[in-house]
Order: sequence, then structure tokens, then C-alpha cells
Amino acid sequence: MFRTHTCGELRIVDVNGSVTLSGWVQRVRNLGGMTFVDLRDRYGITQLVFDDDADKSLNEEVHALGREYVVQVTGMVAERSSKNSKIPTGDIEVIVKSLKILNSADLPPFTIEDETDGGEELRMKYRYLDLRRTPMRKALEMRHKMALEVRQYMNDQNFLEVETPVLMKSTPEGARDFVVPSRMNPGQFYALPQSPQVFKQLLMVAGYDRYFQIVKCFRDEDLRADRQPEFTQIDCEMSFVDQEDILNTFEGLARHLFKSLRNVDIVGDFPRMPFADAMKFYGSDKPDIRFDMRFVDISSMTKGKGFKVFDDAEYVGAICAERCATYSRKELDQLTDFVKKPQVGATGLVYVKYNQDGSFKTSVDKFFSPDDFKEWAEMCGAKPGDLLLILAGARKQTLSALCDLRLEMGNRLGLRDNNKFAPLWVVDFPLLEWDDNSQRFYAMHHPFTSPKDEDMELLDRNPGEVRANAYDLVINGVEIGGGSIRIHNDGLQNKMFKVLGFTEEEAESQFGFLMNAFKYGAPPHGGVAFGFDRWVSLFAGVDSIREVIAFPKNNAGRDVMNDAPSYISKSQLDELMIEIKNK
RNA sequence: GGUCUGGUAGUUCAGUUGGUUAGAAUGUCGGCCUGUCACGCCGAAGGUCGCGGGUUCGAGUCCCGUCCAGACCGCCA
Repeated sequence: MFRTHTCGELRIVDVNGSVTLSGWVQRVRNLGGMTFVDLRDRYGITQLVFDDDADKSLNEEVHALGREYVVQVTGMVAERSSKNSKIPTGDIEVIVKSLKILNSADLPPFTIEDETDGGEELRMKYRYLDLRRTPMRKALEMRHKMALEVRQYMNDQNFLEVETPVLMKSTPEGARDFVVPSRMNPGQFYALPQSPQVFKQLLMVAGYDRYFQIVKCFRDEDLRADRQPEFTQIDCEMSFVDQEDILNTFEGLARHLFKSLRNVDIVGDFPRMPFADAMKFYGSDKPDIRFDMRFVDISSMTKGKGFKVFDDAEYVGAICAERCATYSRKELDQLTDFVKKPQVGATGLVYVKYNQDGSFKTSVDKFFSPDDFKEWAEMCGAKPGDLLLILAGARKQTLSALCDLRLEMGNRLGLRDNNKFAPLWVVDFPLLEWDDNSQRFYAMHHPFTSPKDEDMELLDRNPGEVRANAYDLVINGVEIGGGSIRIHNDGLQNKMFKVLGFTEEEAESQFGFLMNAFKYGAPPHGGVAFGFDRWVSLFAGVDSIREVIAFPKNNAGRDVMNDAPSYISKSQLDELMIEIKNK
């Protein structure tokens, strides 16, 4: 027997018991006449004592111990003379009678501690060591528990988990597919699913009524801190529902997860914000509403006073930073540099300090009067002591830059507390997006999204104005998930394909099976998919989804631990009838 | 495809205008130490300054190229 207890479970009631523990050596503290060893496993840390007065026979073996050695010990549980309140086992220790080294260990390249000294690259290369650290273990435990609670809630709501294929058909719409060559069908390829979208709709046609799946999805696009080539979704679909039913059902899921994982009660209904308002007031389709600082369009009040930047601008927008009128020249310069970064893309920043005494100090004193500033301040709801930050230029770029500036100010002012949660439904998304390059409309969500009934007639004459029955769940400025009510009749679906520029043949070859299915009694249905990794990372309070994925890829899509992807042999290629082109 | 930041001891980093033998902390190793829990004290070892080229009397430092890592833009229905 390797152990009678784990390293996390012995307490004061176990004193005088004989126990056997196995684990990893976290740390050795040799005090000369006695030695303490912290023994670690997944469940915790237990202190071992080797006391010369009691028994010198183990001296040599203890001396040989190194970090991360795997050992087994037998001994007696004793109450500590000096207790450690920081760990659950801190009242006791094990006086060791026998010690067996099960395996020695090379010196790890970084310290296996909560605050490791290891950099990102090393941690990824030796991920199995990184995963020994408590923060990583806790993140994966959080992930496990979240999956469990999702299944619990969904089961209670009558949802059925159904597995859908991983090898499926490639479709050119949307993200780039990962493809898998088929040996038995030379020259043909499967695609890995970007989402099980069509399968879940077919399950609705099949009458399964409520489906969900915690499922891996794949997209062959460049990575980010919150984007991996393979990621996990909570994928859901329901029949005989309208948008309201879906929002309510999944608001319930969100509440259940907030409560069970973070013990947070969200008071009141989740707010809902039309996409158009989100863009107008926050410059983003995923606003962080933990703090207000809404944009105010002051274009009308800033023109015709001879300040060319404002006069030429399509849009002049302001945000009000409370109690920031005391900002120094240096701080304002930093903000100016921030908005001028290529990633933000503003050409400059205008500030208006509304001083405590009611006077104004601004970067545009030459062009405007104190009365002008007073008007702007009133419009922005600014009080003496506040600071207005103003960007101007083309509408789209300026809204986007102002969004970045708002979030930066939120960070500076400590308004983005990781332990505070502000969920939000963004609704009424546009159905279509015009793409200048290819001179055609693309589905903003996906081509199966239904237009709003009241906008249906616009579909022919002004498709860009049509709003969709589509919605996103946004928490703290993170897009946690999104979905839509689907089209369930083949006539409307055909029309959508037409608007999207598909020929009948293309629509038939790519989605014919779905259109065909719709002919056999498709119920009205809709659904949603949540980014499981993002949600876990939000609850775990970490910045990157890599921190909640056991074995993630790096930013070039590589697994630096096993060096995938890799070349395959000539014979493998031959079998697949594939030839590699020289660059 | 692009922009930016970084690569120096096992690790995390510092390194002045281009100038003597490249430093600190931590870890490691050795010694001392009987109540530590980030133990303490003393001592030691540890470097292809990512790689290649160039400028220079002289390059960790400047220039060019390249590789690697990270953040972001494009992309991600």
C-alpha cells in the first residue's frame, strides 16, 4: 500500500495514529539536529519531521532528498509544538519512522511554488511541472467543477447531451477550417468542427427538443491571449422557443454558475443593451459595464470655432473621468501616447480639466471659451474636479479608440475589479455585415440566423439595416457567448443564401442536407454557445485562457512541450496521396 | 501578412556615451545550526550576453539579417 492518507487530510484528531503518506518533496529544511520536509500531493502539504534525538538511522537518506523527489514515508502523527495556521494540516506533523525514495528527480528548471520564478516559455515547455503548482491545480479544479455544474443545471432543465462528429464537412463560410485528409477517399478532406452548428439544428429537426454538449471546437486562425486553435464550447439548442425563452434559460445557467462557483448572487435581471447603443455609448459590441464612463457625442457643440481637428471630424466624442482634473502633464502625455499607439490609432487627445474652483484648463484654450467648456461639461455630466477626454476623427475609428481609452482609464482608476461581475445581454445585432474587399454581405453571426420579423421586408431593399434575432452574453467586457434564433424554413434559408451571394448550386452542395432536413418538419428553434475556457478564466481571475487549459498551444499554434505540429514521413504522405510543395 | 516589446548565470532580472576581470537576487552545491514552515548564518561553483554577419583599436551595448517568445492589428460567420 502506497498510502493510508493523502497529504491534505490529517488533522489533530489523527494524532498518535500510524500513517503512510506518498508524495513529492516540496522543500527540505535542515536545522542540524532535526529536519523538516514538506510533502506535497494534489490534496495538500504535510510536514514530516526527522528528529536525531528520536532516530538517527534515517540521516543519510534524508540528506539525499532533493526537490520533487517522490517518496513514501511511514510514521506517527503528532501535534506540533509550533503550529502553522496557513495550511489545513498545520496543527500536526508526521514523525517519520521509515522513508522510501520511490523516485529521484532532476532539479526542476523553475520553482514549483504559487509564485513561480518560471517564465511563460519554460512553464509551457515543462507543463507537467507547471501543473503541479497550486494556482494551476485550482484553475483546473475550477474548470472541472464548472463542467459539472453546467451538466447539473442543463440536466435539470431537460437538456440532453449528445456527441456530434469531430470529422465533418468543410464549409468555406466563417473561420478557416482545420482539415484532415481522408486515406480512403484520396484527395478529399474532412474538416474539424468550428462548432457543431448544423448538427445541433438537425437534432432539433430530429425532435430532441433540448440539446447541449461541452465540446471541443477548432478554428485555424491566428491566436490571442483569449483564442486557441482548439477550444471548448458549451453548445446548446432548444426547440419551440423565442429569444426571450432562450435569454431566460441561460440567464439561469449563468446565475447557477455564479452562485455555485463564485458564491455571487447577481441582483436583478441581466441588463439588455441593443447593439446600436453598445456601439454608440461604449464603442464596442462587448462593453465592460462594471463602470459607466459612457461616450458623449459632442460633435454638434465643437464645430465652427476654428479648431480644424474638430471641424474636419465626422465624430467628436468625450468621456468624463471623475476626480481626474488633478492629472499632471506627465499623466496626460502618457494618455496621449496611449491613444496614439498604432493599435489604438487616434491622432491626438484633447483634454478639459474642470477644476475644483470652476475654472477650465484645456489643451484647446485658443479655440474655445470657458462658456463652451461649461456646455461640454454639462453635456457630459461633469462636476468640478472631473476631467474630460476627447477624441475626434472618422466615426468608426474614433469610437474604437475611445473604447480603448475608456478601458485604460477604467484600469487606471481601479474600476475593473476582478472580483466584481457585471453581466450584460447585447441584443439586436445586425444580420449582415458588408465586406468591401469581396463586395458582398457576410452573416454577422452565421448564415442560419433569422432576421427580426419587423425587419423582414428590409431584406430585399436594404439588407444592411436588417436586425437579427441574435444576442451575446458579455461579462466584464468579455464575450462569453452568443447565439440566435435560427431560420427553420427552407424558403427563408434559401433567400438568406441568395443575399449572401451563394449560387443555388453552392448552397445545395454545402448545405443541401440541412435544407433537405428543413423540408421534413423543422420546429422553430434557437440556441447559444458559450466559450467555456473564457468563462472559466473569468471566474478564475486570470488574464489568459492558457491558464485554464491543461496543455495549450503557444501564440504560433505550437505545442512547445512536444513540438507539434511536426513533419510526417514520406510513406504517410504517399498513403494520403499528398505532396508537399516547396516554398 | 503587419506593428510593438523582449532574448545576458539553472531561474527572474540589472548592465551608464561603445572601454579593466559582465553584476544582483533566487536556486544549486559544501559547512554550521534541535521547532522550522520563503528557516538562519558562512563559503563556493555557475556565462557561446539567442544565432550569423557588419562598423570599430575595442561590441552585451551601434547597424543589417535571422531564429525564438509575448502583446496587439489584420483575421476570428
